[in-house]
Amino acid sequence: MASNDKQNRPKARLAKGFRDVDANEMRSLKRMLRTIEGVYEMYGFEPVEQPFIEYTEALGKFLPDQDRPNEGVFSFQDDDEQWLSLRYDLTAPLARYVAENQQFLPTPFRSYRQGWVFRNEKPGPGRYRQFMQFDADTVGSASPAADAEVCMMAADTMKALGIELGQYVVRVSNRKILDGVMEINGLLGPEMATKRMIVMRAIDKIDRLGFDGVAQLLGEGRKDDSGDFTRGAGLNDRQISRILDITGSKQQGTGSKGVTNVVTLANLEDVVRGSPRGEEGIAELTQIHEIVSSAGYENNRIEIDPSIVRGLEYYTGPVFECELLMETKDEDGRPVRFGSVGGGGRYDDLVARFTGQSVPATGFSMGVSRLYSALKLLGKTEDKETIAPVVVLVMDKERQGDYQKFVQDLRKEGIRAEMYVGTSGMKAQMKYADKRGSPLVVIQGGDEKARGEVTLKDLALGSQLASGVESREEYASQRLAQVSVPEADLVKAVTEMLGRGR
RNA sequence: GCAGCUGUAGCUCAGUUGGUUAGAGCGCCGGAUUGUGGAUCCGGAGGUCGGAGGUUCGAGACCCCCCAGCUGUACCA
Repeated sequence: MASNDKQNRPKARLAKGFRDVDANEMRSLKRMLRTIEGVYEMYGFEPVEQPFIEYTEALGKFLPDQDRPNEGVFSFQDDDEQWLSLRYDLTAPLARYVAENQQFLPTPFRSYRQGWVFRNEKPGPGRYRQFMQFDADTVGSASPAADAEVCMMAADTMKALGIELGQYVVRVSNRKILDGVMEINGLLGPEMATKRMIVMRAIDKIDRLGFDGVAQLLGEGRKDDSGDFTRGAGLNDRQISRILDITGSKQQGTGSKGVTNVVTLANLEDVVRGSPRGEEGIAELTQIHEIVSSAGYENNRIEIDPSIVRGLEYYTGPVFECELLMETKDEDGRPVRFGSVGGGGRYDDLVARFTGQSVPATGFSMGVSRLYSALKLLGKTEDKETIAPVVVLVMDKERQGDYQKFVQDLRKEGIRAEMYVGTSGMKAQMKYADKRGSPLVVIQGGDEKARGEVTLKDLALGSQLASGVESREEYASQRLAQVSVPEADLVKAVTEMLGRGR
């Protein structure tokens, strides 16, 4: 069984881009998920659980001109040689679900789902190849009311997680506005698709690269600090400035700060004048604005921001992004900006891939893993709420039945408890309890048994007292922080001791 | 993919201009304490110096190639 051949032993190491989740994180992560779920349930969305794996064709991820799946998605072939893939988001599987079950589902269909998704990409700081999303979608409604609702729900989620007003904002824009500007710029045809993608990605980078960087990417290209050159869209100056104008629509003259959504919308009118598609986009944004503002969501919570485009191709109308605004320090004391923790938008053509008929849909995806690490850095995760179990030591192997009885009595009172199930001596059992973080141990050896008592030792208090001890004699002579009580009072005494420690 | 940086004990790292037998702290195991974790003291295990070649009397260190990791950047449906 065990290999003694050192050469052939596998190295115990985590696969690149993946991570283990320990008990503490697991608990607070679950708490966070319950909070989000509570908000979504309140809005009337229904839970749906779906598999991690779908047919690759259902995800739509084959490499162009090849019968092999796209790099970037984890894939393998089934017995029958069909390609299967791990899902890379929750939206594509939802589209499959709706297309497959359309006849049974109410329209509009409002659902939410949470789970792991996988991307076979280069991992980076805070970027993993497996991460969790929490997704909510309304399928079958073309109304901007559905978009507005999703935005409000995102804002409510932030609030429910303890993030204060002003520390987050949901930004909204509309792809149709960009389409309008593309139209004006003569970038509309299918042969311009690549250029349009470059333009969208460039705008998406505006918070990182600034105006100049984006302008370079729209023109010839940009060389970054590492000396790497990124080819640009090759637009002329006039086209570039028209596109950058969109992102500036939030400004109201120089030096103005809080710009209302109304002003932004008015500015946008000028940018897309002459493009019906652009004007349609503004009309939709206007409706969204009216709905959210009459529901009490002002632009400090839901803000129209034309610089939001989202990199994904499939969005057809409104797009959203939820951003955390505060800064904090990481473990090394460096400032961290959280940025986007979720996003979404309208994707009217996704279901049509399967059914041939266009089904309007809109949705929002929270990046759970990212949101979690943000909350953790902000100290909003409530670690350590669960206290470790009381450990009952096995002093006499013949009496494990008695020890189990202790443990069961404690459990009946709702106290986490366990009997030591290892095979080592008392010293090792104490170490075990210590490493475990147990609040106290229960000891009943021959001495206690003879007196009809149990000894309780408060580990935290003992540790505290021991740090003042200087000599070995002093240390050994004391039995710190322990008391003996009648066996019948075990549960009562443990309860008291636990209560004191809080 | 491109670029830069880094690979020495389980972890974090030191290792002089190339010079005997490669070190420290933490962790781990054992003892002081055969019924006591946490303080203190003593002892111990643990290393193909990322891999292969080369220069040299001599390489952990210098050169070349490869591999891995990190960071940035690109891609991210």
